[in-house]
Amino acid sequence: MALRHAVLAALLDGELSGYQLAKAFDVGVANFWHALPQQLYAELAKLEQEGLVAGRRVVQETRPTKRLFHVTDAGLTELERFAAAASKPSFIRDDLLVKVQAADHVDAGPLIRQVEERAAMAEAKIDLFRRILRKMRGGLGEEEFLRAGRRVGPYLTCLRGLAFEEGNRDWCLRTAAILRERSPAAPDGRTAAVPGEGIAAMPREGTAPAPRNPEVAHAER
Amino acid sequence: MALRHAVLAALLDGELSGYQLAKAFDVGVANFWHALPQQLYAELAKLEQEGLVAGRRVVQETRPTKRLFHVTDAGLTELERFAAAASKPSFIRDDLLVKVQAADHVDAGPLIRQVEERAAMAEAKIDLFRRILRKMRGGLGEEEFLRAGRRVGPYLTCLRGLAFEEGNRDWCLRTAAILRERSPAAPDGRTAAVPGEGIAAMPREGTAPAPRNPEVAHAER
DNA sequence: TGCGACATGTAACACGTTACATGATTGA
DNA sequence: TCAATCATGTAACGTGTTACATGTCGCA
Repeated sequence: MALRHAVLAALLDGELSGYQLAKAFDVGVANFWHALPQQLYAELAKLEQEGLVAGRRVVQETRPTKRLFHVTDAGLTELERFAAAASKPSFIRDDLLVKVQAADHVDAGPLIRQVEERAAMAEAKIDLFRRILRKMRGGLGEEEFLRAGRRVGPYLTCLRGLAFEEGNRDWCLRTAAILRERSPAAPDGRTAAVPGEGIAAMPREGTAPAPRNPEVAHAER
Repeated sequence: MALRHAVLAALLDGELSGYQLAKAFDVGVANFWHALPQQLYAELAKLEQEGLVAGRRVVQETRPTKRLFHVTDAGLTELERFAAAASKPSFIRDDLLVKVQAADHVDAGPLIRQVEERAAMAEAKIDLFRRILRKMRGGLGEEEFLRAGRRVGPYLTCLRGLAFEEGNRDWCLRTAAILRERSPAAPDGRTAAVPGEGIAAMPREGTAPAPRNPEVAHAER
């Protein structure tokens, strides 16, 4: 139940239409949450029903009529409540990491290509985030802005997004280099996978005296 | 539809029971995917029905009987297919970032506490990941292991997890410091929120000549 | 003439989370 | 004796994703 709060937080910087929100929550600039347009239109409708946001119809000359939403007092109260409640830990969930986990058992060619593609995407986001940050702090230096600027929330989340993408890029480049080096085959060609034997997955150290498995009998199926 | 592939990838390092898988996918060590036990038991059942994994019943002396699963040939083929298909981009989705985005409008006290708590959690994961990495590479140095080791997939994903948590910790510590400095109030007490006026959210630069909003009339509601 | 941006949704489905349910063994 | 670990699930619910639906305007 945090999409609603993400929407409220995004609307703190002024009125936005569903369409504008959708852009902000889209691939490009979602540094603190991501959502599809459909989710946002649905959530805005719910939030309006509950009185947490209010919309204002704006008729335009050339463009379709739109509705600009802003946070109500009740909405602010709800955000306040949410901010004070405990946060749940966040997890990585990434297709590409699943593939790299299996790297020793699958064709390296397509994997390397995907990792490099991801590095390029990260680079593009890094550029974007840097531009956004520059714009947000105006003429000021970063330290100065963070000390004295009026609104630092979005700046801080953007910094997290920037660091995340830098980490992404660095890891992707290194991973690609390693996988390439380990693939004797063509620069982007296919490779024979090295089977490799079983190392117990994710050993948790310091957790009790390793329960030696007392296997006695085993019937298949 | 990637949980199934995450399960297949996790089972590449040898047979695991549902319970063991659940631990690997749990908070502690989920460097490439996260899932709850219920999801895993359900997914294992589906995967077995489809013949992508096979289970072997193991009767134990003192512990309840368990089933150890391994990837079948069909499962490997499916993983191979998955690895070659395009990956979807991954997004951040984090409660805490939503709260920081709203930092200028909510009580700073609880927020700071949460950010610091998160930093400590990140630190704990960093320690864990470092121990796991050391164990995986055995006596070898990192570069050496990555060049010549048998199975580097899990090592690489763990490196990503490590970098992610380091980024998390650094950002949390810096953010906490900044929020503290901006809060004139007690070290962990409550603070008057500075209202701050609207800066347009997430400006996308270089995107066409900024469509000046030709608002003409506006009726409320 | 056709494509992309603007602007807003509905419906079906897949996926993830929370709550519930059971039962033996080991160590504090 | 109480909590944690081992071991496996079901059911209900909430959230996210994919596909579909509609219509205008400006630009190439």
